[in-house]
Amino acid sequence: MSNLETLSNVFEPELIKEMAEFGALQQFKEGDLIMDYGKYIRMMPIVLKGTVKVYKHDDNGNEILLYYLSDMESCSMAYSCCLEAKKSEVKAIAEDDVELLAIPHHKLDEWLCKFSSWKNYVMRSFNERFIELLKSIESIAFHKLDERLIAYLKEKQRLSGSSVIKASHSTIADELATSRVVISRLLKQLENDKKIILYRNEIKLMSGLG
Amino acid sequence: MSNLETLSNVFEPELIKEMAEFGALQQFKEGDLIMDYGKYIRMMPIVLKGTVKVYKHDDNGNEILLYYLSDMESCSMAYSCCLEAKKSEVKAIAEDDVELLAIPHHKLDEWLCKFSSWKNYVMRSFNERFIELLKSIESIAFHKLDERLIAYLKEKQRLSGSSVIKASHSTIADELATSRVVISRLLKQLENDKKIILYRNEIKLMSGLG
DNA sequence: CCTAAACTGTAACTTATGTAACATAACTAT
DNA sequence: ATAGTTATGTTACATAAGTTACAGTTTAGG
Repeated sequence: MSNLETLSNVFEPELIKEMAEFGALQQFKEGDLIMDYGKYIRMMPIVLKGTVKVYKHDDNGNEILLYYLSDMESCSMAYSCCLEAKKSEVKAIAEDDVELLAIPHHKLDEWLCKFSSWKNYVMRSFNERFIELLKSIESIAFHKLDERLIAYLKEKQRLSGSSVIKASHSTIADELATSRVVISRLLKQLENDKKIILYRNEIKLMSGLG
Repeated sequence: MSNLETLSNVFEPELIKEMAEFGALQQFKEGDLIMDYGKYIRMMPIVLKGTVKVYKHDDNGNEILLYYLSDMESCSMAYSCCLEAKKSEVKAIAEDDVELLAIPHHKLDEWLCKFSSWKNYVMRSFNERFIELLKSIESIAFHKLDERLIAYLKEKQRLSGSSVIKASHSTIADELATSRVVISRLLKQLENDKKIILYRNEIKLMSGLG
């Protein structure tokens, strides 16, 4: 498993061996539902390949993108949830083709004291996820939609490595929890400002973007 | 230390003994700054008495209340931060008179494998804090200010046990990251709807509130 | 090829929120 | 008591964002 080799940069050999033995490799295609609201969590996922989008919703059908998970990242909420058999507060969707290593919950606990590299990884993950959530709060609470839109486009650029973003206006609107018309309006403004160029299902980011 | 006795409902006796030996009791008065942005975190606090307000800011002077910590709760961000000697992303203020037990970082780590009650507590705390942050995001992203204001008032009621909230309009505005005029306007509307009664520095919640 | 669906552009309007300005009331300290 | 400070009420206006409606364009599927 070539993707498993990435793990060796982070974890000690014995842990890798246990991971290969007890972890389950899972494949997802673009758009696949990896985790849904209210489902019980029994595994902790580590992203080996691709990007995962994590969402939060409320009871009135609103939904917003919280953050992305990519190489070697994992959702710490899954960790603390599955130790206590809690239901998921979030939804996870494959942004592109995704490969996960799913660790069963009893191993999470066992490894914590057995492998210090695991404990460090878990704690670092917790911290990263907190910081992502705080960034999300900062974005929503303090920035207007045009700034959030720019940040969103740049994050997509960073993750995909391409300055051509493939997404429809209505997809973007959904992820920023607003309406398509509003996004079209702001995108058109950005285009008028020569910061982007709009095509159907594609947005080309120019160097002048923030 | 009578407040330390609360701990015995959660932790095993040997751990309590170590807590008493290595933990530091800290007292704060209403309004005291317990933790500030950018400071290094060396201890993990457990709230023994009172209520702590936790804030997030950005570089432009904006600030917003994230959540409250009360009896036996602790800030998990402190935990994952101080294991890696990170700087604080948040600020903490004493809402009233507060007593904390501060656990030095090397003990956090040591206890994790030594006392299962500690590990469970830490994991539960992580999970609770994630859920609080998600609630905060839900509130900001999906609810209008009038609903957020009502939720804010009811949370204050819950924590203080009193239906008379002591706070000025401008304090409330600061915590909800808006302006005083807006809060005054909304409060006046709530008063007209017979949901609250306004006094100077006090707001009385009526039974008709959401 | 043709139709339905998806995507985008745009106008007109409403509403929530932010901002500035100012008046009055209540409390505090000397 | 008086002066200064803090808290509140209120008006008027600006702007961001949400909503509805509709037209034109591109794509996908039969």
